[in-house]
Amino acid sequence: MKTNDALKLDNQLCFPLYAASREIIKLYHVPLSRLGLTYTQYITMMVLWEEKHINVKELGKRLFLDSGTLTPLLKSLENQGYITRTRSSEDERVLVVELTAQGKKLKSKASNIPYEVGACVNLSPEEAGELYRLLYLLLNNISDT
Amino acid sequence: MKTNDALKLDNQLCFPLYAASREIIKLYHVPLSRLGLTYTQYITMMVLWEEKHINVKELGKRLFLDSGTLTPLLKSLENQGYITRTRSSEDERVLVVELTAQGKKLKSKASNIPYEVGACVNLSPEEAGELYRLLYLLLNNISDT
DNA sequence: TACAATTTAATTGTAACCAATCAAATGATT
DNA sequence: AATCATTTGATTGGTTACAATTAAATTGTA
Repeated sequence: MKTNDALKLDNQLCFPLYAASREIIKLYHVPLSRLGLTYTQYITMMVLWEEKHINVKELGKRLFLDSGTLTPLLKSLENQGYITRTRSSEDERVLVVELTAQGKKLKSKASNIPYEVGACVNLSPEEAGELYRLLYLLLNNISDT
Repeated sequence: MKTNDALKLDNQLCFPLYAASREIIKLYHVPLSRLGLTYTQYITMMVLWEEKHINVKELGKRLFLDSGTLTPLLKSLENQGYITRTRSSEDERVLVVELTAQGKKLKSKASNIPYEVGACVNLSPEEAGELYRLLYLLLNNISDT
Protein backbone atom coordinates (compact mmCIF):
# COMPACT_ATOMS: atom_id res chain seq x y z
CA MET A 1 0.00 0.00 0.00
CA LYS A 2 1.28 3.45 -0.81
CA THR A 3 2.22 5.45 2.25
CA ASN A 4 -0.41 8.08 1.58
CA ASP A 5 -3.20 5.56 1.20
CA ALA A 6 -3.22 4.49 4.84
CA LEU A 7 -5.72 7.26 5.60
CA LYS A 8 -8.14 6.28 2.84
CA LEU A 9 -11.50 5.13 4.12
CA ASP A 10 -11.47 2.16 1.74
CA ASN A 11 -8.24 0.89 3.25
CA GLN A 12 -9.50 0.74 6.81
CA LEU A 13 -10.52 -2.55 8.39
CA CYS A 14 -12.31 -0.74 11.18
CA PHE A 15 -14.71 1.18 8.99
CA PRO A 16 -16.58 -1.75 7.37
CA LEU A 17 -16.68 -3.34 10.80
CA TYR A 18 -18.28 -0.23 12.24
CA ALA A 19 -20.66 0.27 9.32
CA ALA A 20 -21.69 -3.38 9.00
CA SER A 21 -22.31 -3.59 12.71
CA ARG A 22 -24.69 -0.64 12.63
CA GLU A 23 -26.42 -1.78 9.44
CA ILE A 24 -27.09 -5.24 10.87
CA ILE A 25 -28.34 -3.85 14.14
CA LYS A 26 -30.83 -1.77 12.15
CA LEU A 27 -32.27 -5.01 10.80
CA TYR A 28 -33.24 -5.90 14.36
CA HIS A 29 -35.18 -2.68 14.83
CA VAL A 30 -38.53 -3.83 13.43
CA PRO A 31 -38.75 -7.26 15.08
CA LEU A 32 -37.39 -5.93 18.38
CA SER A 33 -39.73 -2.95 18.46
CA ARG A 34 -42.58 -5.47 18.53
CA LEU A 35 -41.18 -6.59 21.90
CA GLY A 36 -40.34 -3.07 23.02
CA LEU A 37 -36.63 -3.91 23.21
CA THR A 38 -33.56 -2.19 21.84
CA TYR A 39 -30.69 -4.25 20.46
CA THR A 40 -28.57 -3.79 23.55
CA GLN A 41 -31.46 -4.75 25.78
CA TYR A 42 -32.00 -7.81 23.57
CA ILE A 43 -28.46 -9.15 23.91
CA THR A 44 -28.68 -8.50 27.65
CA MET A 45 -31.83 -10.61 27.78
CA MET A 46 -30.01 -13.28 25.75
CA VAL A 47 -27.37 -13.60 28.43
CA LEU A 48 -30.07 -13.86 31.09
CA TRP A 49 -32.00 -16.50 29.17
CA GLU A 50 -28.82 -18.56 29.41
CA GLU A 51 -27.59 -17.66 32.86
CA LYS A 52 -30.74 -17.10 34.96
CA HIS A 53 -28.77 -14.74 37.20
CA ILE A 54 -25.61 -12.74 36.77
CA ASN A 55 -23.99 -9.68 38.30
CA VAL A 56 -23.19 -6.44 36.50
CA LYS A 57 -19.48 -7.11 36.26
CA GLU A 58 -19.91 -10.54 34.66
CA LEU A 59 -22.59 -9.18 32.36
CA GLY A 60 -20.23 -6.43 31.32
CA LYS A 61 -17.53 -8.98 30.50
CA ARG A 62 -19.93 -10.98 28.35
CA LEU A 63 -21.23 -7.94 26.46
CA PHE A 64 -18.06 -5.80 26.47
CA LEU A 65 -20.01 -3.03 28.19
CA ASP A 66 -19.42 -1.17 31.44
CA SER A 67 -21.69 0.02 34.23
CA GLY A 68 -22.04 3.41 32.57
CA THR A 69 -24.02 1.70 29.84
CA LEU A 70 -25.49 -1.16 31.83
CA THR A 71 -26.83 0.65 34.89
CA PRO A 72 -29.46 2.71 33.03
CA LEU A 73 -30.19 -0.16 30.64
CA LEU A 74 -30.84 -2.58 33.50
CA LYS A 75 -33.04 -0.03 35.25
CA SER A 76 -35.06 0.21 32.07
CA LEU A 77 -35.43 -3.57 31.82
CA GLU A 78 -36.47 -3.56 35.48
CA ASN A 79 -39.09 -0.89 34.81
CA GLN A 80 -40.40 -2.99 31.93
CA GLY A 81 -40.80 -5.88 34.37
CA TYR A 82 -38.35 -8.27 32.73
CA ILE A 83 -35.66 -8.40 35.42
CA THR A 84 -35.00 -7.78 39.09
CA ARG A 85 -31.97 -5.94 40.49
CA THR A 86 -30.90 -7.06 43.95
CA ARG A 87 -27.80 -6.44 46.02
CA SER A 88 -25.97 -9.61 47.00
CA SER A 89 -26.24 -10.29 50.74
CA GLU A 90 -22.70 -11.70 50.86
CA ASP A 91 -21.22 -8.64 49.18
CA GLU A 92 -23.27 -5.50 49.11
CA ARG A 93 -21.22 -4.07 46.27
CA VAL A 94 -22.47 -6.74 43.89
CA LEU A 95 -25.77 -6.24 42.10
CA VAL A 96 -27.43 -9.45 40.98
CA VAL A 97 -29.67 -9.40 37.95
CA GLU A 98 -32.37 -12.05 37.56
CA LEU A 99 -35.23 -12.75 35.19
CA THR A 100 -38.82 -12.29 36.26
CA ALA A 101 -41.50 -14.69 35.03
CA GLN A 102 -42.34 -12.13 32.38
CA GLY A 103 -38.69 -11.95 31.38
CA LYS A 104 -38.57 -15.71 30.94
CA LYS A 105 -41.72 -15.66 28.84
CA LEU A 106 -40.22 -13.08 26.53
CA LYS A 107 -37.79 -15.69 25.20
CA SER A 108 -40.46 -17.55 23.25
CA LYS A 109 -41.68 -14.29 21.74
CA ALA A 110 -38.13 -13.60 20.56
CA SER A 111 -37.44 -17.08 19.24
CA ASN A 112 -38.03 -16.22 15.59
CA ILE A 113 -35.91 -13.07 15.54
CA PRO A 114 -32.59 -14.72 14.66
CA TYR A 115 -34.25 -16.36 11.66
CA GLU A 116 -36.02 -13.17 10.58
CA VAL A 117 -32.78 -11.23 10.62
CA GLY A 118 -30.74 -14.11 9.22
CA ALA A 119 -33.01 -14.17 6.18
CA CYS A 120 -31.82 -10.64 5.33
CA VAL A 121 -28.18 -11.69 5.34
CA ASN A 122 -27.31 -13.75 2.30
CA LEU A 123 -23.91 -15.06 3.26
CA SER A 124 -23.23 -18.71 2.58
CA PRO A 125 -22.80 -20.89 5.67
CA GLU A 126 -19.09 -21.09 4.89
CA GLU A 127 -18.71 -17.35 4.60
CA ALA A 128 -20.73 -16.73 7.75
CA GLY A 129 -18.64 -19.29 9.61
CA GLU A 130 -15.39 -17.78 8.44
CA LEU A 131 -16.58 -14.27 9.32
CA TYR A 132 -17.61 -15.50 12.76
CA ARG A 133 -14.20 -17.09 13.29
CA LEU A 134 -12.29 -13.99 12.22
CA LEU A 135 -14.43 -11.65 14.34
CA TYR A 136 -13.79 -13.67 17.48
CA LEU A 137 -10.13 -13.92 16.59
CA LEU A 138 -10.04 -10.14 16.40
CA LEU A 139 -12.10 -9.68 19.53
CA ASN A 140 -9.96 -12.00 21.65
CA ASN A 141 -6.88 -10.47 20.18
CA ILE A 142 -7.86 -6.96 21.24
CA SER A 143 -9.05 -7.99 24.67
CA ASP A 144 -5.52 -9.18 25.46
CA THR A 145 -4.15 -5.70 24.80
CA MET B 1 -27.95 -25.98 15.38
CA LYS B 2 -30.58 -27.01 17.88
CA THR B 3 -33.74 -24.95 17.64
CA ASN B 4 -33.31 -23.54 21.13
CA ASP B 5 -29.74 -22.44 20.53
CA ALA B 6 -30.63 -19.72 18.04
CA LEU B 7 -31.00 -17.26 20.91
CA LYS B 8 -27.61 -18.01 22.45
CA LEU B 9 -25.24 -15.10 22.38
CA ASP B 10 -22.42 -17.31 21.15
CA ASN B 11 -24.43 -18.28 18.10
CA GLN B 12 -25.03 -14.76 16.87
CA LEU B 13 -23.01 -13.32 14.02
CA CYS B 14 -24.14 -9.83 14.89
CA PHE B 15 -22.80 -9.80 18.42
CA PRO B 16 -19.07 -10.25 17.68
CA LEU B 17 -19.49 -7.73 14.90
CA TYR B 18 -20.97 -5.24 17.34
CA ALA B 19 -18.46 -5.97 20.09
CA ALA B 20 -15.39 -6.02 17.85
CA SER B 21 -16.44 -2.78 16.24
CA ARG B 22 -16.64 -1.02 19.59
CA GLU B 23 -13.44 -2.58 20.90
CA ILE B 24 -11.47 -1.48 17.85
CA ILE B 25 -12.91 2.00 17.96
CA LYS B 26 -11.70 2.22 21.56
CA LEU B 27 -8.16 1.66 20.28
CA TYR B 28 -8.49 4.91 18.37
CA HIS B 29 -9.40 6.87 21.47
CA VAL B 30 -5.89 7.67 22.69
CA PRO B 31 -4.31 8.68 19.36
CA LEU B 32 -7.44 10.58 18.29
CA SER B 33 -7.76 12.44 21.57
CA ARG B 34 -4.37 13.96 20.83
CA LEU B 35 -6.04 15.58 17.80
CA GLY B 36 -9.25 16.34 19.66
CA LEU B 37 -11.25 14.10 17.33
CA THR B 38 -13.78 11.36 17.94
CA TYR B 39 -13.79 8.26 15.74
CA THR B 40 -16.80 9.45 13.75
CA GLN B 41 -15.23 12.84 13.25
CA TYR B 42 -12.04 11.08 12.13
CA ILE B 43 -13.70 9.02 9.40
CA THR B 44 -15.53 12.14 8.29
CA MET B 45 -12.20 13.93 7.96
CA MET B 46 -10.89 10.91 6.04
CA VAL B 47 -13.57 11.34 3.41
CA LEU B 48 -12.75 15.04 3.17
CA TRP B 49 -9.03 14.39 2.84
CA GLU B 50 -9.95 12.38 -0.25
CA GLU B 51 -12.79 14.42 -1.67
CA LYS B 52 -11.94 18.05 -0.84
CA HIS B 53 -15.66 18.90 -0.85
CA ILE B 54 -18.81 16.86 -0.50
CA ASN B 55 -22.41 17.44 0.48
CA VAL B 56 -24.19 15.93 3.47
CA LYS B 57 -26.12 13.39 1.44
CA GLU B 58 -23.04 11.99 -0.29
CA LEU B 59 -21.13 12.00 2.97
CA GLY B 60 -23.96 10.07 4.55
CA LYS B 61 -23.82 7.48 1.79
CA ARG B 62 -20.09 7.03 2.27
CA LEU B 63 -20.32 6.70 6.04
CA PHE B 64 -23.74 5.03 6.32
CA LEU B 65 -24.89 7.91 8.52
CA ASP B 66 -27.82 10.31 8.21
CA SER B 67 -28.23 14.01 8.81
CA GLY B 68 -29.40 13.36 12.35
CA THR B 69 -25.88 12.23 13.16
CA LEU B 70 -23.97 14.33 10.67
CA THR B 71 -25.50 17.76 11.27
CA PRO B 72 -24.24 18.15 14.86
CA LEU B 73 -20.97 16.39 14.04
CA LEU B 74 -20.25 18.74 11.15
CA LYS B 75 -21.13 21.74 13.28
CA SER B 76 -18.59 20.53 15.80
CA LEU B 77 -15.89 20.11 13.13
CA GLU B 78 -16.77 23.59 11.92
CA ASN B 79 -16.39 24.99 15.45
CA GLN B 80 -13.01 23.32 15.70
CA GLY B 81 -12.00 25.11 12.53
CA TYR B 82 -11.44 22.05 10.35
CA ILE B 83 -14.27 22.48 7.84
CA THR B 84 -16.65 25.03 6.38
CA ARG B 85 -20.37 24.46 5.86
CA THR B 86 -21.84 26.39 2.94
CA ARG B 87 -25.15 26.20 1.13
CA SER B 88 -24.80 25.46 -2.56
CA SER B 89 -25.77 28.46 -4.68
CA GLU B 90 -27.26 26.24 -7.38
CA ASP B 91 -29.45 24.37 -4.90
CA GLU B 92 -30.02 25.95 -1.52
CA ARG B 93 -31.09 22.61 -0.03
CA VAL B 94 -27.59 21.22 -0.43
CA LEU B 95 -24.96 21.91 2.20
CA VAL B 96 -21.41 21.66 0.93
CA VAL B 97 -18.67 20.67 3.33
CA GLU B 98 -15.09 21.72 2.62
CA LEU B 99 -11.77 21.55 4.40
CA THR B 100 -10.13 24.63 5.83
CA ALA B 101 -6.36 25.02 5.68
CA GLN B 102 -6.26 23.78 9.26
CA GLY B 103 -8.37 20.76 8.26
CA LYS B 104 -5.92 19.93 5.49
CA LYS B 105 -2.98 20.23 7.85
CA LEU B 106 -4.60 17.80 10.26
CA LYS B 107 -4.02 14.98 7.80
CA SER B 108 -0.30 14.86 8.40
CA LYS B 109 -0.86 14.82 12.15
CA ALA B 110 -3.12 11.81 11.69
CA SER B 111 -0.87 9.94 9.31
CA ASN B 112 0.55 7.56 11.89
CA ILE B 113 -2.79 6.60 13.44
CA PRO B 114 -3.58 3.66 11.11
CA TYR B 115 -0.19 2.16 11.96
CA GLU B 116 -0.54 2.78 15.69
CA VAL B 117 -3.91 1.06 15.77
CA GLY B 118 -2.86 -1.63 13.31
CA ALA B 119 -0.03 -2.60 15.63
CA CYS B 120 -2.64 -3.55 18.26
CA VAL B 121 -4.40 -5.91 15.86
CA ASN B 122 -2.41 -9.05 15.30
CA LEU B 123 -4.25 -10.55 12.37
CA SER B 124 -2.14 -11.94 9.56
CA PRO B 125 -2.39 -10.07 6.26
CA GLU B 126 -4.38 -13.00 4.86
CA GLU B 127 -6.82 -13.00 7.75
CA ALA B 128 -7.22 -9.24 7.64
CA GLY B 129 -7.82 -9.38 3.90
CA GLU B 130 -10.40 -12.10 4.22
CA LEU B 131 -12.16 -10.27 7.04
CA TYR B 132 -12.19 -7.11 4.94
CA ARG B 133 -13.69 -9.00 2.00
CA LEU B 134 -16.40 -10.63 4.10
CA LEU B 135 -17.33 -7.38 5.84
CA TYR B 136 -17.86 -5.58 2.55
CA LEU B 137 -19.75 -8.57 1.21
CA LEU B 138 -22.05 -8.32 4.21
CA LEU B 139 -22.33 -4.55 3.99
CA ASN B 140 -23.21 -4.50 0.29
CA ASN B 141 -25.57 -7.37 0.84
CA ILE B 142 -27.54 -5.51 3.51
CA SER B 143 -27.57 -2.23 1.63
CA ASP B 144 -29.50 -3.94 -1.17
CA THR B 145 -32.27 -4.90 1.23
C1' DT C 1 -48.34 29.56 -13.79
C1' DA C 2 -50.13 26.71 -9.86
C1' DC C 3 -49.43 23.08 -6.93
C1' DA C 4 -48.45 18.43 -5.63
C1' DA C 5 -44.53 15.44 -5.01
C1' DT C 6 -39.84 14.93 -4.04
C1' DT C 7 -35.46 16.04 -2.19
C1' DT C 8 -32.29 17.79 1.24
C1' DA C 9 -30.89 19.06 5.90
C1' DA C 10 -32.25 20.20 10.31
C1' DT C 11 -34.68 19.17 14.45
C1' DT C 12 -36.64 16.39 18.23
C1' DG C 13 -36.61 12.79 21.43
C1' DT C 14 -34.77 8.50 23.14
C1' DA C 15 -31.15 5.37 24.03
C1' DA C 16 -26.79 4.03 23.88
C1' DC C 17 -21.62 4.41 24.61
C1' DC C 18 -17.74 5.52 27.21
C1' DA C 19 -14.11 8.28 29.82
C1' DA C 20 -13.71 10.00 34.12
C1' DT C 21 -15.00 10.35 38.69
C1' DC C 22 -17.36 9.08 42.95
C1' DA C 23 -19.13 6.43 46.99
C1' DA C 24 -19.60 2.47 49.48
C1' DA C 25 -18.16 -2.11 50.68
C1' DT C 26 -14.60 -5.31 51.16
C1' DG C 27 -9.83 -6.96 51.62
C1' DA C 28 -5.01 -6.53 53.03
C1' DT C 29 -1.36 -4.81 55.97
C1' DT C 30 0.44 -3.36 59.89
C1' DA D 1 -8.59 -2.07 65.36
C1' DA D 2 -6.98 1.49 62.05
C1' DT D 3 -5.65 2.62 57.62
C1' DC D 4 -4.72 2.03 52.88
C1' DA D 5 -5.83 -0.27 48.56
C1' DT D 6 -9.04 -2.58 45.71
C1' DT D 7 -13.38 -3.74 43.93
C1' DT D 8 -18.04 -2.86 42.40
C1' DG D 9 -21.69 -0.09 40.56
C1' DA D 10 -23.51 4.44 40.06
C1' DT D 11 -23.11 9.01 38.33
C1' DT D 12 -21.77 12.83 35.27
C1' DG D 13 -20.90 14.89 30.98
C1' DG D 14 -20.21 14.80 26.19
C1' DT D 15 -20.88 12.56 21.71
C1' DT D 16 -22.97 9.57 18.78
C1' DA D 17 -26.89 6.92 16.52
C1' DC D 18 -31.23 6.77 14.60
C1' DA D 19 -36.45 6.91 13.99
C1' DA D 20 -39.65 10.21 13.10
C1' DT D 21 -40.96 14.63 11.88
C1' DT D 22 -40.43 19.27 9.99
C1' DA D 23 -39.14 23.13 6.87
C1' DA D 24 -37.47 24.86 2.84
C1' DA D 25 -36.10 24.41 -1.89
C1' DT D 26 -36.63 22.21 -6.12
C1' DT D 27 -38.84 19.40 -9.66
C1' DG D 28 -42.61 17.55 -12.26
C1' DT D 29 -46.98 18.02 -14.18
C1' DA D 30 -51.50 19.49 -15.10
